[in-house]
Amino acid sequence: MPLRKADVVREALRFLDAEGLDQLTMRKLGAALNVQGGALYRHYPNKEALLDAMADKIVEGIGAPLPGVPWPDQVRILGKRLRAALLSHRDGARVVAGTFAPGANTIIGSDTSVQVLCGAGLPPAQAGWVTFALFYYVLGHTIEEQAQLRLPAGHDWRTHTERLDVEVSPQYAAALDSLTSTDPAERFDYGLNIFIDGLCRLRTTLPPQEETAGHAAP
Amino acid sequence: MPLRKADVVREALRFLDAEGLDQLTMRKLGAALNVQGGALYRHYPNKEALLDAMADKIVEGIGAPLPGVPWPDQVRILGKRLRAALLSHRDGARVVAGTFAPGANTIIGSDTSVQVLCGAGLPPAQAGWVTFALFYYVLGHTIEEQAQLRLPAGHDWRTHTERLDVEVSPQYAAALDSLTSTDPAERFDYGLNIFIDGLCRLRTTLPPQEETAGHAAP
DNA sequence: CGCTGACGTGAACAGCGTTCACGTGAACAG
DNA sequence: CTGTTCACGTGAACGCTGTTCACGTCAGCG
Repeated sequence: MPLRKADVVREALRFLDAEGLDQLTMRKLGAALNVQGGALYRHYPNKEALLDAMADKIVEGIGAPLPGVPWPDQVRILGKRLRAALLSHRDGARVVAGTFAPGANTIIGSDTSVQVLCGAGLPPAQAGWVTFALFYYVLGHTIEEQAQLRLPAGHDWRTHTERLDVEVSPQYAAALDSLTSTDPAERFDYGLNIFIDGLCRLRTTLPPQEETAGHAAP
Repeated sequence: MPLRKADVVREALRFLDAEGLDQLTMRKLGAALNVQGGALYRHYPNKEALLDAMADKIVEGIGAPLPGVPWPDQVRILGKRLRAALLSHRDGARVVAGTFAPGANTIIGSDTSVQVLCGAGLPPAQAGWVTFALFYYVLGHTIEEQAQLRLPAGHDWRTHTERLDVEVSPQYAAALDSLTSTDPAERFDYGLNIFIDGLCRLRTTLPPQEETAGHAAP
């Protein structure tokens, strides 16, 4: 039974969960598939293509149909879906962030987001900008979240600020403490809500013809 | 005249501008300094430490004192400062994003941001979260901005969506078109304003004791 | 049966970050 | 001035990486 592309990417994601992105090597992945490293090039032209396929598998289902709730809640759902998808595999956020060429599932997901925002009254161009902004936020937050997950225990911010001789304000110290002591999901929701609130406020200040424009071209 | 740490990082940034991050190699950087590659390890324990130093040099000045304007404008200035700093060197955003240990200038910058937000009435913890959210947005936006900068000419989104057989909505197509046709600075400001608007709205809904706490510590 | 083509092998190549025994030359002590 | 020290740089190596390629091997098909 020969290897298929799907087998390779499935085992690659299993290896990712077990060993992490830094350990993911063509030779090691080959060994996990009882195959020589070079054999993988029969299925993917290079490692980047394999990582792209992994990234697209990670974000699978992100653009699934949304429940019929008000659009701010739909945006919230999209953001949470993306975060959950990235968290579902070790280093998932880093894998997706390293992808340059968007895969099918990424396209479907951002298409969904653009349509939600257009339905909310945004022009398509701005809907695209907002979609990417949301994407950056989720990606950045989750990368840091997963980085903190695999940190040596007593290695928090004080290790840095003491070595560098910078004076930090008491507020900053408190802020850094809260980064390690509070639930990441709470921090995530907080930032997401700020962004969505900004969107709501934007919509109320849109020129009226944008609000009611269904018949004319913008 | 022996090499100093500052010489190494200065030449590294020059090399970065000339050749890009992918070409930055210990051997090549050594050659640019008329030195063998291994000699650099007398000054930096490894490449990551050198990249950290480069990143901190790139974001230098980001936390400089702010003009006495309303706090939303101060936040806007901080965001624009960061973007400008990242854009000032080729692949600057990628270099900074790859840094895990924050350098002195990064700390000073985020401290400034936290203090501005605390002055606006946010609790320190939330000020920290917001600071990081802002950081993610600027970083993500600028990474993509710089990636698009060095793209082969006729290589836009249609190359991908045609190869993958995904159906995209006309709104999505329009959104993607606008990503390549509009000024990146305009897109950046748009997202930044949404975020700041969300912050303003958040502040108006803060519990009163947070609002009126001006007589205690600022 | 004979052929074809996909799949895997194992060795190689160039390049990477990193290390190390070894020179070398300036700075400093007596 | 001499002797020592030590930071700096050399050049070769190590182990690892992604990637390539000539070569087997074997299933499927005319």
